[in-house]
Amino acid sequence: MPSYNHLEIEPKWQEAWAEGAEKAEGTKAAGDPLYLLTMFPYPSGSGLHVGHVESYTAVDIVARKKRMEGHDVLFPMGFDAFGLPAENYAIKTGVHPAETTDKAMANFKRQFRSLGFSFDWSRELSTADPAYYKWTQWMFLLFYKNDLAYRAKAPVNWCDGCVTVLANEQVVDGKCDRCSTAVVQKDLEQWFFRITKYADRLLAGIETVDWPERIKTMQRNWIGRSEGVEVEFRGVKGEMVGEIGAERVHEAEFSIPVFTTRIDTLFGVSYVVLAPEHPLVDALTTIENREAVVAYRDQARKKSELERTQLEKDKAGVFIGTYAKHPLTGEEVPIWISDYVLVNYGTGAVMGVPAHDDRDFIFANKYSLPIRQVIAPPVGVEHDLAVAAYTLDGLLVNSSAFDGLTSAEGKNMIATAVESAGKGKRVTNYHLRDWLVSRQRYWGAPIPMTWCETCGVQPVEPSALPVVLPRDVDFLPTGKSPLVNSVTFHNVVCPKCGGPARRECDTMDTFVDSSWYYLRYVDSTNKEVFAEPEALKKWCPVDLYVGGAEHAVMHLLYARFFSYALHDLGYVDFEEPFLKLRNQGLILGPDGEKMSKSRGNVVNPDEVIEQYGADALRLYEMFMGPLEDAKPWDTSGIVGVRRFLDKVWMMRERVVEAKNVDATRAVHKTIKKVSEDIDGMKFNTAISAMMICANALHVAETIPRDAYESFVKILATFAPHLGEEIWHDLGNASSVFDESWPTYDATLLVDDLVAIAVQVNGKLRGTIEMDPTSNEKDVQDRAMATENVAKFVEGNEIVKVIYVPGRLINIVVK
RNA sequence: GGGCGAGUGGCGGAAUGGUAUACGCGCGGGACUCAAAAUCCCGUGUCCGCAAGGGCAUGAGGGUUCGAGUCCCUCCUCGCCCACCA
Repeated sequence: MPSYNHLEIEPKWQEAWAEGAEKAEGTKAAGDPLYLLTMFPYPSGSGLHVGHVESYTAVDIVARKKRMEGHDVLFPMGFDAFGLPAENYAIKTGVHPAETTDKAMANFKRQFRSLGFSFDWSRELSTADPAYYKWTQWMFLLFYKNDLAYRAKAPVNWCDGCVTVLANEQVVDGKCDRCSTAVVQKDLEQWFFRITKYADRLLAGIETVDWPERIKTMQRNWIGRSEGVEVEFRGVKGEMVGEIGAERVHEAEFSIPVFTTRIDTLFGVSYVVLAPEHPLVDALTTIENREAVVAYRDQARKKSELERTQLEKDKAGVFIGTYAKHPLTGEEVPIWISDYVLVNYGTGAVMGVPAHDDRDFIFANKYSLPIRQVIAPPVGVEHDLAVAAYTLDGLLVNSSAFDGLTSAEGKNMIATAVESAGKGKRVTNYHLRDWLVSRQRYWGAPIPMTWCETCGVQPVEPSALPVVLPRDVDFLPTGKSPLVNSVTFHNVVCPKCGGPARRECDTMDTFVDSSWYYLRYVDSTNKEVFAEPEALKKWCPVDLYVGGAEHAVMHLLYARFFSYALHDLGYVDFEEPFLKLRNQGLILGPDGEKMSKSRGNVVNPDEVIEQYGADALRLYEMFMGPLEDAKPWDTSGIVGVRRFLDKVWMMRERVVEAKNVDATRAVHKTIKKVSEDIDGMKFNTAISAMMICANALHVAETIPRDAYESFVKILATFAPHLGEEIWHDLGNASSVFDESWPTYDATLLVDDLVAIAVQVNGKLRGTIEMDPTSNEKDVQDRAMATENVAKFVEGNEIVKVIYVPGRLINIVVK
């Protein structure tokens, strides 16, 4: 059998490596530290996915190469261990999440080991470990003290399926990201992180990092900065009934601020719309219209976010019976409410300009409100306002003194006019909202706050951390945190007055845990601080971060917020946490569909390792295609890489101490190509290059020992077990990974003869073998001497000749 | 509706503006074998041709260039993301 026994050699080397386990700081004193990181997994009960294998293998290859090049490499692994699946499993079966999670983590570690990943296990962490979440809670307190964490009552997203509130980022298409239940809005008092304070810097920072453009765009859109003017519609008149605070209001002057990015269309306003939830609605609605307004508002409130957005095109509303004054003309404009205006963006009110906004156009037509043109399309552009709104820039018309200006000029001058009239100001708005971090669930880090009857909410003293998650709870979700009914948890005194107090029962969003884990790895066992400043300085920020694109606006944005905040508070000396980011593409099932249990197209890495070996699996996943592309799994493809590995294995029997220039040359070319491809993370073409080399060595009479050893060194980063096995079989006593990365001799990269393509008028008519340093005339003479070339040139005039040295000659004839 | 990608053999895919289809899978033929598996060798875009060779091919159509899968314009299809943000 010309085949190596992976069942024997893989476990053998895994055991040997475990003894001299991989450490970030060790044999290589050279320094130049590199921090390579993959997104840590949630320890799911179903174990490692082939998608994990892809990203971890990719970074493992880079880590091994960089170590061999003399770098100190930090390549850690841990577990994002808090989360809903384990808790939901507990609800169903009664098995405690801690138990489920411990079991899953043990299984993951077994699988990691069976794949030969060179993680530094001395730094392992789990976010569910009190020694870890002590510092998550510490960060919460730090943010609280610095006004970056606060409690507020606000309309929040509520999921009835998960029985908890959700962050904005966890609502997808109006549905819960996790269970797809339609999300409803509730007014609740919750804990928030003030991420909006960093909106501008998070936006600017994106420009400084080496991330996929796609992810950068998504973050820019999510932050959603837009510049405009907040302008006031004052002098709201009419008969007022309503209450503001406890006071009954009869006649008063109110002002409605609206936000617009199109202040150039100010003279086209024909009405103002408030969101149904707008606080002024109660105070402004007249008696005659009250019934209709209240009915409309109740109906809007009952709709889920999903229903409200699905009825996108249908714009309905109610006139509240009152008028406001236009800020510049003083003209009276009617005030409406409609749920096409969002209460939590801008001021919760907009000015209606039907001629130049699609939504206002629909609304105005429905209720026969005036459509007044104030922007004329540029010359040569036809537009019919009877059919649709004109929403592009143009020239101002019907705008009093501003007529004739371009939209850009108009924006500027009207903004200035509004400002000098004291009726408004230029403002910047963001789509980004503060991050809602409290959850009414069990399996997370408790929020380190207490409630005292006399002192109100008080932070736990940092010295009293961690606030340990109690075990005596009932998991069944009730809409309140399961911690509420714990007997042991609430036995606490107020940190301020010493009187009786209760603990905060909500836990933190698990994205809080994962927002800073990369900082903990640099000093993961420290009991005094989350990490020593020297350790942070040595390793951070992360040089290379690899993970899935699904975290674009969640984990990756939150983690950036954390590092900016910690930077400002003096704990880290950098702002951007991840200098270079790459996303691995999805590995699809053999049917080309996303792998899922329900579809039954899930590939289990354990089975592939059993049948083909870990090295073959690693190599195959790297060979499938570009790291960032989605690629379908094809089991028959693995046999190709396994054949390649067997071929390399069998070659060791033909190794000799003699020289063989052709073989050496093939290896040196491969060293160059593979070195460049690993640095560029083009693993598929690196493997292709190694296959080409193996095919060359395969037909070579003999294989010089030094060339073969170099080849084994580079292959070992991809196939560590086989690499180590061959290395020892060749008589070497130490590990192949203690070797230096091979270098190539540039003089060996050039062949004595190269094939030069001969074209006539750009069409290939033959190839000739020439010395690559030949001059143009020699090449042309040889080309012309070729029968087939002569045939096409003959009888024509040679207009010009293009010669690309060593590659191609093109004879242009007429 | 907006934004960003991508369309290359039977399949996964390769190609600093310079020999399109590398590498691998699959398939066909051969060697070895009593036979099979494994392995090895040869072939494999398409059409015409015995061959030499030639025509046509990188979603479609134009353009720039000595030369275009690659650059530019128009269009088609697919994927992903965002989506009443005023």
